[in-house]
Amino acid sequence: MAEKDTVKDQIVDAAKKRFSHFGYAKTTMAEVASDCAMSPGNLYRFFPGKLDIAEAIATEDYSKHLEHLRKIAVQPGKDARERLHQLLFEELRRTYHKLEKDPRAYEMARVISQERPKFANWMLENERKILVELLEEAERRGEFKMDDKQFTAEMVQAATMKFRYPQLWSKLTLPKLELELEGVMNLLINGLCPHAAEQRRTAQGEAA
Amino acid sequence: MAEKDTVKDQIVDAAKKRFSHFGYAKTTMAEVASDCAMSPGNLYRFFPGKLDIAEAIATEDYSKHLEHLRKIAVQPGKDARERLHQLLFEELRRTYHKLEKDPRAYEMARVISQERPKFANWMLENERKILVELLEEAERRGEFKMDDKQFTAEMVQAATMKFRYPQLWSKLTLPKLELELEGVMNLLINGLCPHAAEQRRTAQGEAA
DNA sequence: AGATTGAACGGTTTGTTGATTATTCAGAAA
DNA sequence: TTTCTGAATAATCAACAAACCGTTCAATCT
Repeated sequence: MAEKDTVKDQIVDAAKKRFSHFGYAKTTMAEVASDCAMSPGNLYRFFPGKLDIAEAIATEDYSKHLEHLRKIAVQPGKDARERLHQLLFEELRRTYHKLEKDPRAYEMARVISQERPKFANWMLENERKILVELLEEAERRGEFKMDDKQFTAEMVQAATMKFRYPQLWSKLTLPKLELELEGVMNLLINGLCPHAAEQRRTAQGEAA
Repeated sequence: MAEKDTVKDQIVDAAKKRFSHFGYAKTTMAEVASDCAMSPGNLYRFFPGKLDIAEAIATEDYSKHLEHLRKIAVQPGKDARERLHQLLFEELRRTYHKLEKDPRAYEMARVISQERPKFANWMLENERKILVELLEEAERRGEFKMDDKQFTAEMVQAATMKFRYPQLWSKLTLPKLELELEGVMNLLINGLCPHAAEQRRTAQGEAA
């Protein structure tokens, strides 16, 4: 049924327009159906429910973002620190801008994360995979050093949790948040223990 | 007016009983007043409002906790890593147990933090002061190394933010949370860069 | 048969009304 | 005067009804 995909796409398209214009809560299934010139009941042949349409939209959008992140993570000519830096900053900026410029999209993300914790978890996992790749390569090049890459990636995510949840920002501006992220990153990379800071530069030299 | 303090204490005592027994929302000013054998209106000679009574209770309780933390921070015979470890774990455990065993107290904390963001900020600041002291002493002993102690303390708090907000725990058990906190702490102290791990042990030796 | 409809069902939200309660304040009591 | 009261006020909450909307499915169409 190649047609089915087209219809699904049509539904997703219509819903995308409605959701971004009026918000998730304010658009009804009847409206989406009418935009597709079909009855409300017929939507359920293509999606289990309203939330699943939203999830499809979010997945599509998020996949693009993920690809973007992956590109950053494997950027040649930059050392691991720089790539990790850009990776985390990109996530912060995306969240911040979604919140500021696109409250509708943010509402949708909030609803989905709330009703489908699995989805939020899936996003974290995907980003973690990228992190793991970055960390593995960094260790191969001698830039970073760690025992368990998977666990370390989880810890990096735990330590940067604050920058993923706008509820924790309490009216902080983006520059202030960036300053904080910068500081946390430096701590994560260099640690508190005194040690030769030149090692970093050496590793960077090898990488180039 | 030495009497005023006594009356304030009496009010706080009565409110404490009511709040912990029935919860903040479910106790009325009239009840508290009646427990103190006075009229509701008279309470307002001693407190600006209901929330301020709760704040007084929370402040009293929190001050004890702070003192406890301060003792941990200056514990002799332990190196900075160990004291920082205990400090952060103590906070995690306190939050966790309040949530589990004393939902009333947790409700109150939630309401206060919500309505009085200043108060939540004040708590963070106080804990940060302790952190700064710990960091300063650790640097003096050569255990840690950093530029700006104040800023570093803020970053340590930012990186451990996840462990302060039960909303972010998503049904994680205490052992799992402790494992994560352990991991984040190791990252913060040792960093990702490869460096001589023995330096830590050396510093510990000097401290003993 | 398979695809589609749209009325019907049940859960949720919304709007309204009537308490309940925090807070105030004019005056009583000390 | 200073301290306190308790009725008055205004804001919030609870309960109930009506409307709405996501979802289902028996009936209709192709």
